[in-house]
Amino acid sequence: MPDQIVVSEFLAAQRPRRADAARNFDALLVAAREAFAEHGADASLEDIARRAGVGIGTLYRNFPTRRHLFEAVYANEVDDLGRVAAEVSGEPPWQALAAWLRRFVDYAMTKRAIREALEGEETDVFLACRQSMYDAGTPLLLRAQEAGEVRTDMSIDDLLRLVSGITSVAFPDEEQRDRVLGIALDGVRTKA
Amino acid sequence: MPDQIVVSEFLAAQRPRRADAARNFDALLVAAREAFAEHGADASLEDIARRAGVGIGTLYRNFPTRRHLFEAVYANEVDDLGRVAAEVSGEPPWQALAAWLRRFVDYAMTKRAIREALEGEETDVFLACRQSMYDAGTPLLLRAQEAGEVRTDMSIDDLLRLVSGITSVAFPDEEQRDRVLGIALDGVRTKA
DNA sequence: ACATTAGCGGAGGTACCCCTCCGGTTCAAT
DNA sequence: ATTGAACCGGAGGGGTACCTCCGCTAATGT
Repeated sequence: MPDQIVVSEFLAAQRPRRADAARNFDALLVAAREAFAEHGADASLEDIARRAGVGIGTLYRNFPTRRHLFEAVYANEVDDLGRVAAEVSGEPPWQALAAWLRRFVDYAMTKRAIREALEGEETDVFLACRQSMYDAGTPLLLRAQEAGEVRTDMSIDDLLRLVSGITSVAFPDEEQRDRVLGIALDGVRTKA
Repeated sequence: MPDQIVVSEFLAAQRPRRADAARNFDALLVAAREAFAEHGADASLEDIARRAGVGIGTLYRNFPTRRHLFEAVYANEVDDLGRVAAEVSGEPPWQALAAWLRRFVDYAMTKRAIREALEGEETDVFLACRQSMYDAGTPLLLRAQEAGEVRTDMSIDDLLRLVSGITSVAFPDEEQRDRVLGIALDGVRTKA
């Protein structure tokens, strides 16, 4: 929980103080999330500016580099994941973990972003975000393992990569995605 | 087994008859496989021609469209999968299925290609290839299910999407990928 | 050996994208 | 209301990719 706040604070510090500038900043983040979700990490920046109803110059002023923009969007998503982890932490061990993972799968943008972030270069922001994700998930995993509900021969890293795989595959319908996720999670649980 | 032959015959029919032309055709396929593996389905065609040591015109003569080229490479991979299915069919039900799936994961090129093929538009060639993949895997799955080793509430489609997810995620080392695949496959097996 | 013709390669037109730069506009503080 | 600073938009230069077209090269069959 402490780390996520750092991430969003980092983002908030970037946000311009003037009203119109702040509006544009937000619009850019929204447009970028959409575009990245659709076309992956190399969506057209000019297209993003267009979607945001903003000149290309404004985009570059706020985010000097494609990576700056991508990282900003990514940080936002990761932040949400941390919040969800806190929300579900009241539930029983296995339910909490499963609920968190299901939310993990739901993030539309994150689908591509997380995959590409897990592979790609190791910027410090990416590392921080990944760490933040791990920090959010680790307690949930540990608790489920201590309760004897999850096999102990796997790490949070294994778990997230497994789930992010399912996340990044296209499914005809979400019902099937959920079924397949359930099957994978059965592999994660200890045999009865 | 019958379908895969159709696929490769389809490909063989495209292959030019003159010696130099056939060489170029093959070089293009090899270069394309590499390029697609590296950069995904929208690798640069000019780069592919360069890698193959061939003019861009030659590429376009053999493959009028990016999709033609992509489909050709893809068909090749799928073809191999069918062959592997035949190879492993002698082993015990579960081992055969698991071995086939592990080979499925190994195809470097296929990693990106299969993912993008599963989502993307439904060309008839893609449909044929997918069908061919299903035809190769279905007997293995059915046999394992009849032997009581695999849960019966999942289809070959579920299975391939699950595995192709793991396929499309980056892992620091192949050992981890194999471990995670093993966990997923544990979810596929019936509980002892 | 030679004619025929399939096949070759790359120049070049078009389109898009990246990113910089700066004249004009709008905010906010007085 | 005024004014200075912050901010805006998009024109434009450089790059790359796509794809067509056609003069040249070399494989094939006799």
